[in-house]
Amino acid sequence: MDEGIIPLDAETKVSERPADHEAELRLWLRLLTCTTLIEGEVRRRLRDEFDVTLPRFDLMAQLDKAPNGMTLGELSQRMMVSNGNVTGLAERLAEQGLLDRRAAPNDRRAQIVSLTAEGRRAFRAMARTHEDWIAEIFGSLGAGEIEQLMALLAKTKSSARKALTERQTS
Amino acid sequence: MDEGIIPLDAETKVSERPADHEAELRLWLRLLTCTTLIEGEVRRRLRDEFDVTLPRFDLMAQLDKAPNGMTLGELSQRMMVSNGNVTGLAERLAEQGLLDRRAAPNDRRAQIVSLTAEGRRAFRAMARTHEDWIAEIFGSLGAGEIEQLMALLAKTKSSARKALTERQTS
DNA sequence: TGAAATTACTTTAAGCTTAAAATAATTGTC
DNA sequence: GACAATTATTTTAAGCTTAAAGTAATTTCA
Repeated sequence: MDEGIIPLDAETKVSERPADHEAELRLWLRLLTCTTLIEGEVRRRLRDEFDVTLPRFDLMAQLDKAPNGMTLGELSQRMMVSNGNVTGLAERLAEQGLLDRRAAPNDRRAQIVSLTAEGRRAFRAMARTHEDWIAEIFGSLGAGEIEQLMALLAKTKSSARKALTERQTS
Repeated sequence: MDEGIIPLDAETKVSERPADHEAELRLWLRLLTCTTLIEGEVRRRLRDEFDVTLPRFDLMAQLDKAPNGMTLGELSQRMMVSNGNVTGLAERLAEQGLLDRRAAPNDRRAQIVSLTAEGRRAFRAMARTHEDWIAEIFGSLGAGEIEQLMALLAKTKSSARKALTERQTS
């Protein structure tokens, strides 16, 4: 590569041109490839078998775990998407009769959404098949490997969150 | 978490339900969460620091590795996105003067795209910073852990590809 | 109390993404 | 050489996604 100019804050410990972080970069690309591959396949199957989009399925999955429903804001946090995104998704699911919206009891700004009976039935049917797909896709991994991956990904997640937080508060 | 008890709906065919694949499902969710978290942060930083979108950065990254350029089809395959998607991205990058399009010598259907000098310069500058971000985000992982993750993700990828292929040919 | 700040949500504009259909050029087959 | 099949790309329609700005309700606190 090229020699690179050392930035002004040379008093910090990174005064030398940092070693290249090729290993981390390749790990990130592999992680991304893996996820993209699987996500694409799941999206395709949901569309082909159930005529549903992945974002709608994800939203329903969150609501299925919350029998009493939750606010759009909570949904947005759990899905890790923007508020406006959830507004639109909920709108379309409500149009389909799969989702119910009601005003929050103590806060007139908020509304609580939950699955309708039909929505719950539809989701449960899809979820069962979906679980089989996932089992199939990860089928070559043994129980021990799954456990290892879980642990390493947990560590990765907390590493990423740490980087996010540190930047946020600096 | 819940302990695998099947809630509600006990009257449905829950009794003959095959072994649950909860471990695989949780692994998939964790993989997705991890990737989404990191991808979102990278997108945010690219936008804030360089005013570029992640898809455009990804496209440029592919072209940077191919000094002689490549066809849109090849780009689409490598990026794992649809052809139409690449058409639009390339269009916008060409408008910005970062990308050059020329007819393929032997095939009048195809066009070969490559980075302009400006595009290459812009990408290299972004890539250096990007690599530092990734190193920071994965900073809590040791070399051994990175190696382990690489291996397990390679296995996961091949497991997923196998599931895709088998379905495709059945 | 009441103004300021915060919170929950919606709207908007721009861009990303896909599947499917359409167009145009090339290749295979007889 | 015809002509069917394939390939490379573009177009279209629908939906997803975000950031930023806007609206309305709630909370904070002097």
